[in-house]
Amino acid sequence: MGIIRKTQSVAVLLKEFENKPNAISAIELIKRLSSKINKTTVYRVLDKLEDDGVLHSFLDNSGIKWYAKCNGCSKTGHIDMHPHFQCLSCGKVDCLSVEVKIPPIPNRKIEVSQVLIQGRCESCNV
Amino acid sequence: MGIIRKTQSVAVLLKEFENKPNAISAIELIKRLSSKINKTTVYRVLDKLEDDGVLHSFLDNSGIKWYAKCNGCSKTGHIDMHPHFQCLSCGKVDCLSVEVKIPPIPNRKIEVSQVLIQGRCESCNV
DNA sequence: ATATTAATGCAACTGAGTTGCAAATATAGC
DNA sequence: GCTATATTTGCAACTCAGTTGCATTAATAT
Repeated sequence: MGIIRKTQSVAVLLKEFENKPNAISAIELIKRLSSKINKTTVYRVLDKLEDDGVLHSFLDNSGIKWYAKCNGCSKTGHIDMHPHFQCLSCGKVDCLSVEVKIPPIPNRKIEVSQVLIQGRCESCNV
Repeated sequence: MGIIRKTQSVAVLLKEFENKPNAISAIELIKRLSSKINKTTVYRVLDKLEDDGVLHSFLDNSGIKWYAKCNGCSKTGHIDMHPHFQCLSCGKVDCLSVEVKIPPIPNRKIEVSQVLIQGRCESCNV
């Protein structure tokens, strides 16, 4: 079940993703918005925005959840299969626009796949 | 710091991975061995076996940790970049021997990358 | 056989994420 | 605009995988 009502919380959360290409962790959003929105609500709204195809989410190497704006995701399913890049130096996470080809696996039906790449980002790789 | 002494716990844990190609979750190991080894010890031994390049680990989509025997991993780093496959029907997780090509990313230095593929395994895909 | 040092068990903790429920607030119907 | 109804929210308490501190136990070196 996605977003039904246009509430304050939804507006505030959407604003965080406005004009920001990076992914943001749930934890970070909770910290940032702690004076405005309760953490339970942050999780719930993120969940709904994901259902609606506005955001997509993924876990990083330490098991924490990141959200980023969708590009071409639809309500019926997240169709984009872009990898995510996490900088091991500054911690920044973003969506890469390259495509990673998953080879067909004999006898298995692939439904979802996730690629997390870690290394040093443009700013830290100097 | 890896394994220094050949203890009972190490032997018991290694036995679990003997002749088993599948990955096993830390949780599952703790359950299976609860009468023999304390959970803290399970985590610590797994950690050390990973340091030694005997096992490698990865997180699944729900953030739980899986371990599998290494093939060609060395003490100086895990060199294999095989994807992991998790069956959404029976829950089984295993290492795939196919290679996933990560394209070079402009200006970024790739250090690690992880690919988790989810779907239906050979047994469940009928 | 003993001293030394690593490994273990236990209990208590951490921290991201979840749940139940009562209070607040958005929307639909008038 | 006002009210009824259903969704959202906040709060506190909880879950659960994984971690930490510390005293005890068990490998290894001498």
